[in-house]
Amino acid sequence: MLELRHLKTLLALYESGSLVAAAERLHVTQSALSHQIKDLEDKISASLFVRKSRPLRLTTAGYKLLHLAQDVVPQVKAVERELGRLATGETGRLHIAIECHSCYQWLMPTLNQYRQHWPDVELDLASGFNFAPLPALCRADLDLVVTADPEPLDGISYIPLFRYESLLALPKEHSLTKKRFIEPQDLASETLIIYPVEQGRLDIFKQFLDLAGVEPKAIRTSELTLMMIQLIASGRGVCALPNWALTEYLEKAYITAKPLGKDGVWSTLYLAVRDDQLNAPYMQDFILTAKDTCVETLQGITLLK
Amino acid sequence: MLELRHLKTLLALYESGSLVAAAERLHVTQSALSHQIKDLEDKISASLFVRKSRPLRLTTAGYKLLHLAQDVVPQVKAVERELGRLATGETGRLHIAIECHSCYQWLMPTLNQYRQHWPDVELDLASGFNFAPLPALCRADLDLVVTADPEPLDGISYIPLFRYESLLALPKEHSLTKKRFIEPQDLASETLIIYPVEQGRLDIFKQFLDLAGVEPKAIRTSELTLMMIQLIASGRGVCALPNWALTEYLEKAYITAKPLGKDGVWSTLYLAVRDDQLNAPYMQDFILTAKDTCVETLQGITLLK
DNA sequence: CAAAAAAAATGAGATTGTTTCAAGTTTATC
DNA sequence: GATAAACTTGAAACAATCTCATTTTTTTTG
Repeated sequence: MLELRHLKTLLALYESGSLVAAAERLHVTQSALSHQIKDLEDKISASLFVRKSRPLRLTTAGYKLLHLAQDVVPQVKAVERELGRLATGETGRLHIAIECHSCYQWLMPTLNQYRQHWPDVELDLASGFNFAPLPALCRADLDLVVTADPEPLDGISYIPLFRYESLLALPKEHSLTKKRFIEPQDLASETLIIYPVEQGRLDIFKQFLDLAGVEPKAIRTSELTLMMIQLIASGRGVCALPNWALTEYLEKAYITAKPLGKDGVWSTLYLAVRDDQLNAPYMQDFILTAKDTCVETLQGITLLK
Repeated sequence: MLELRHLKTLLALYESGSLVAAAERLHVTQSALSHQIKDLEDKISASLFVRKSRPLRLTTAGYKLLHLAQDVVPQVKAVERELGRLATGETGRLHIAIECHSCYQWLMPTLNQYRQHWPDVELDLASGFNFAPLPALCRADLDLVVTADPEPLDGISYIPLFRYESLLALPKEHSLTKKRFIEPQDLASETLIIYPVEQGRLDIFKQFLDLAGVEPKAIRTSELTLMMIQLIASGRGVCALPNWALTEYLEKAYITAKPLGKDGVWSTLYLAVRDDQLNAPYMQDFILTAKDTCVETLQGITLLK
């Protein structure tokens, strides 16, 4: 019944002091306004302003509406502007999930830098083990997924960030440290520590053990990389981790690490993005920032050969 | 562009979780809503909710609009309800002006009692000497005028409150106190104290002196009744005042008073009301309250004969 | 105070926007 | 993979809002 149009009219009427002026302001004819006001007055069965008076005076009803308009119209305009910026990609939402659980090294600097450039983009970072981020990305529950397993999905693009090698982390004095590289059957007598996800999603199974049909002696899980390192250092298992996630601990000589197989197990880390957001400026800039940060963060690390 | 309709739709959509349910809530077909949303989405060039999901999920743009709606729609509804009450006369504005400057005796009790019954009516009481309240009433600057001079005006009705007699207040030992009543020429040698208004609006001129073509020796003005009484008591003039305004001072024997002419000068005090407000419940009740209070307040007073 | 100018109201027709109906498509469910 | 429910789409009916042309009212000015 009551519409924003009416409130805008009240504002224009009050601020300009006459129908003619208000009509000009609103880019309609004076007749249109006259009709509009008459209709509104009929609907609320009260007049809105005293006609025989210049500048025009509002009635009680008119003032009530004016006050409402003064409250509401600016709010609405603000949201309209925000929607405009949303549509042109000047701002947006960036709900991120990481499938790779040692990404904080380069993701945190990325987010910090990005936040400065895009203070209005709604940033959120989720990392859980028990949900599939890619379907959530399709459903628009998420906007960006960091993953090493790109599944071909409709409307999803994958942007490669960098290649990395999965290394087997071992206690310093372990017998396998004598070998130049690890062979699948070496693990048949070891306890393998993994993140609590299905084995099919782990490089060490997909690209190494499964190919040789070997299973480790035992499997235990841990959610935290630091915890894994401690378990390894105390001889309670071994673990495959990305080279860059190990650098810190290798340099401090807490543990050692060896390639998996003669050529090593290599993967690529991707950013998965929905196509409808791919070209938005705020998304493109995130991708660039992430790539830059990866290069910076990773260039100094020890890459075992 | 954006309209309240759209905001209401967003609310219904969010609260009901589906187009069908929202359509039912809004009493339109689901098709109408579909069109409406599509139009809106085209206009803001962004989608509002993710379709492939039940219950439906809003996008960032959708949420922005939802939050706006949650803010704005209740405000608008509140004002609509208020306008409804205004229209039916359940509430309103009562800006009152008094032309008669000794009315507080009965007006204050009236206002106090009225306020309890109509807490939402916007009460205001103005009393100035230098403006004409009746034109202001016509212009809707005022809603009610207490006056003893009803001018026939279009759209104004006068409700008689009570009749009163104008008495000439005199010092206790004045020579005129020996007379049963005052004659016009008695005043030719007296200083007359009046409220600072044009003489044409005062009973003592209109109904007494002017008829006889007599002018007082001198005229001085005072804005306060109490001040007038003091001037009179100290022998510095005489003054015509309504009987009920004098009661208190006569009883305390500060002054005396005599009728003007053999039959006295009588007037009627009226409430002037614009016709468009006359039948509003809040106005009718004010009129009744005022009449009652007048009867109560005035019944105990000494009416000189 | 009357004439002129400005402002506002009015009515009819044109235009635009909104709704419904009917039929299609997609998505969810068993 | 069939069925039902939810949603989309296009065309036509319907309703609203606007403009144009004109009249009425109010204000200004000579």
